[in-house]
Amino acid sequence: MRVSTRFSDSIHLLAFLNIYADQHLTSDLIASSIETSPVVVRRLMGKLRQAGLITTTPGSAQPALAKPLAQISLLQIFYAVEGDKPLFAVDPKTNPECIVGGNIQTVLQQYYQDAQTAAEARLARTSMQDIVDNILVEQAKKEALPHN
Amino acid sequence: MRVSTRFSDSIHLLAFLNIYADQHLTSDLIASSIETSPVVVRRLMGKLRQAGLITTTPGSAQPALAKPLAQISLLQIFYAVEGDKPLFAVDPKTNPECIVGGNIQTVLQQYYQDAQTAAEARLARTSMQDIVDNILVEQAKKEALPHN
DNA sequence: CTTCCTGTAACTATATGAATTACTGTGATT
DNA sequence: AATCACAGTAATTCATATAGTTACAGGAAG
Repeated sequence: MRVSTRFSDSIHLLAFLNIYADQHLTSDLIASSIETSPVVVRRLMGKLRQAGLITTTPGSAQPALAKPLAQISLLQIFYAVEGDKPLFAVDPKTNPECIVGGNIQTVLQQYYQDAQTAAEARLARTSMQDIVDNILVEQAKKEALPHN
Repeated sequence: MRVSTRFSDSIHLLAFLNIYADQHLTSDLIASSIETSPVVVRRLMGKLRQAGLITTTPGSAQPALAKPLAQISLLQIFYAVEGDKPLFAVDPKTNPECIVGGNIQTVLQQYYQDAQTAAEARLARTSMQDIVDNILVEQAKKEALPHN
């Protein structure tokens, strides 16, 4: 498949709302930063709003973070936009007549869940505050270099 | 995209090679357990052979594990068949003129890598021996139940 | 030399995600 | 209240990753 950039783009979007909070935040402006279409941005905002991470006003360009940066973890964002898809997929259709085919799902389920939980624990430990801080640090590094 | 079951099916395949080592292991037989086509099985075996996990003989149905079960970790299998794809995708195309768009990739890269490494560490800790043991335990549980 | 099988390439079918088009309805401005 | 800017969302199209299928060359084993 085409690999999903929803998670990545959502983090981008939330950082943008914070850093450019003083601007007129239309879906068009946000889309120009992510380099996607305004409709995609509005769809992402829909998911993030449902998850309680942002607030929006129909008809008016004033999306805003619903909580402080430090209280929004990458895991919350991940669940908001990709929450239904496991990281590792178990083949759902195997031959139940076979010792392997009849039991593999049950067995893999546990180990896959363990691995996913390990990754999620990491995502839970990182907040949008960390992301924004790092973005600003990277930007400062660039500006410290001589310009040509 | 359609979600990949290569990893899952490869674990299935390796377990099958061990448990049914005494059978005539044609790609057709293996395919009937995974409920896929023989060509898909041969393609998976190709990857697993390249990764040094199994040995095969062209023209002859005798695939076999290249090492003991305990020395094959889930991580090795994952790399063999999905190794090129990161678990979390960074949107590669964002507006470099923007503070967020110009730095988000660099920042996400680190955090995504951390999360992926955490998951991989888990996969590295589990071997095909664990998988096969668990499959046999599950099977024994079923056989202990009264049959109708 | 015939049969069974692997290894692959080429093609088709299907699923997911993103982009596009189009529309409804809200809010702000005059 | 009329108009304009914009959010929200459905429906469609387009692109791409995977799996399934067909086809065939070549090895193994009787």
